[in-house]
Amino acid sequence: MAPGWEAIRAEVMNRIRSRVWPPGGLIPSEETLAAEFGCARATVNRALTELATAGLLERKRKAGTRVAALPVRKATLDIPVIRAEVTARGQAYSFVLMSRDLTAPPTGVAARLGLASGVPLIHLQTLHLAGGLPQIFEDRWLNPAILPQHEPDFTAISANEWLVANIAFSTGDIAFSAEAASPAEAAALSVSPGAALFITERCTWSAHAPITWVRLAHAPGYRLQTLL
Amino acid sequence: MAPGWEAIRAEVMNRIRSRVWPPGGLIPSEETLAAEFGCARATVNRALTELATAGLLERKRKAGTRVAALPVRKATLDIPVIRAEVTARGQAYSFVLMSRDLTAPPTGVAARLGLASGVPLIHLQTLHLAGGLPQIFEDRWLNPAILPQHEPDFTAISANEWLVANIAFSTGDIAFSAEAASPAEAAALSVSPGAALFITERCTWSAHAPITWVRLAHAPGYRLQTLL
DNA sequence: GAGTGGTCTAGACCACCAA
DNA sequence: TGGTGGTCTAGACCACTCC
Repeated sequence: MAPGWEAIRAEVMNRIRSRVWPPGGLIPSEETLAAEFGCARATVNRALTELATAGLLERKRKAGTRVAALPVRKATLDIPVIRAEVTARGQAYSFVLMSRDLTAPPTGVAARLGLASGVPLIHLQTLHLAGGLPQIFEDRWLNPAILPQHEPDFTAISANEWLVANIAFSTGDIAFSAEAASPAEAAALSVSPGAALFITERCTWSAHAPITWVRLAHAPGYRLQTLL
Repeated sequence: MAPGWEAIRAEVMNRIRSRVWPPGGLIPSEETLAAEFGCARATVNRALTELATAGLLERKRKAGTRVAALPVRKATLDIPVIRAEVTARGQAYSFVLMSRDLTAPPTGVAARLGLASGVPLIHLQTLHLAGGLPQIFEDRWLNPAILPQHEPDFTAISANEWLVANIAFSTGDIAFSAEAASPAEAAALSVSPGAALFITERCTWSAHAPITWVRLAHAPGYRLQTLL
């Protein structure tokens, strides 16, 4: 008699697909639906909340719930640690720290981190290898203020893994793009300059202090893949 | 006295970050936490369920709740309809259907869709423009079996929008990569051949029939961005 | 002001599964 | 088999926002 919230979600999806509730249209209130389905309002709420999170419904207090006119598909990407990504493919992982400096970053990087330009940051350039072949060229700027007094040995543990293990839980943003390989990137990755590279750019902050800005240039052939 | 579920989520995140609850470690049961926080178990459940969905916790009946050993960052991408993406930037959207054929797709495409090679599909090539400038070159293979008897006029409505409006609720996958512009893509997008292009490749199915395979080549400068 | 969604409660039953 | 998470209920209060 009383369907579960997943059954209600399925039924609502059916009514949207079959145009019983057309795009942009108002659907009955939670209370009405609860009466129709013979369940508690909280159960209807659980189903509708999930559909709203998925982008199929738009909900507003007092205004009610509408079917999204243009349903925005949402895809969830997993951003694994590089080592895990490589070993999951059955390849041996290694990395080489190519350079370490303490210097002021380009103004663009400083701006993205919310720092005044001129503040020196630790600049690390690292090459990640899979099965001995260059896989990712990493260009990272790291806020020295978040490091312990004795700086970790980034030739022994990659900055990424040290951060994951020691500075967990940051907010930030991530962007993906395609760019032509710069001479430095081309040399590091053993490709010709101008080759199309997949670029991942990440920027992370802890509570109030910026942590790191990092740009990963992936060797040709890289694909970022997920279920829709 | 009784914190909301978001406050509980924040507190749990703090305990994970501060290693009060170390990676891989078991955390107290919902009942215990509810008593500690002075709220109902359902409220704790709401918070923990969300953190599990986000990949920070792993929950199993009887076994309890553990802090994820390797916190896999998850990023949620919005995949908007192209028109919405362009108009959201305040630019005028238009598109041009450059070609339409009924022919057998390359074996790679047929395989991805789970079709025998040799089955003819509708092949559409479309150029999407923003403010009159080429933005995306779309190469699409469409299963004619899912179309109504009278094929929609894809010069009037883009295939993407027709599908969203008429074949809702499909599953599928999506992949992103960087590739050098082919001569055809270079000509359509007004870039030099070999330029680095951001590629989106999507494959969708309805209940049992394949729907479409589509490859979008984005003009240089495109960035796919999201919060982490 | 009134209707709607957002959240919380105290309790309950069930499904799962490690011990 | 007992402990744990997953879900549901009936009711309640609040926050928002449209009218």
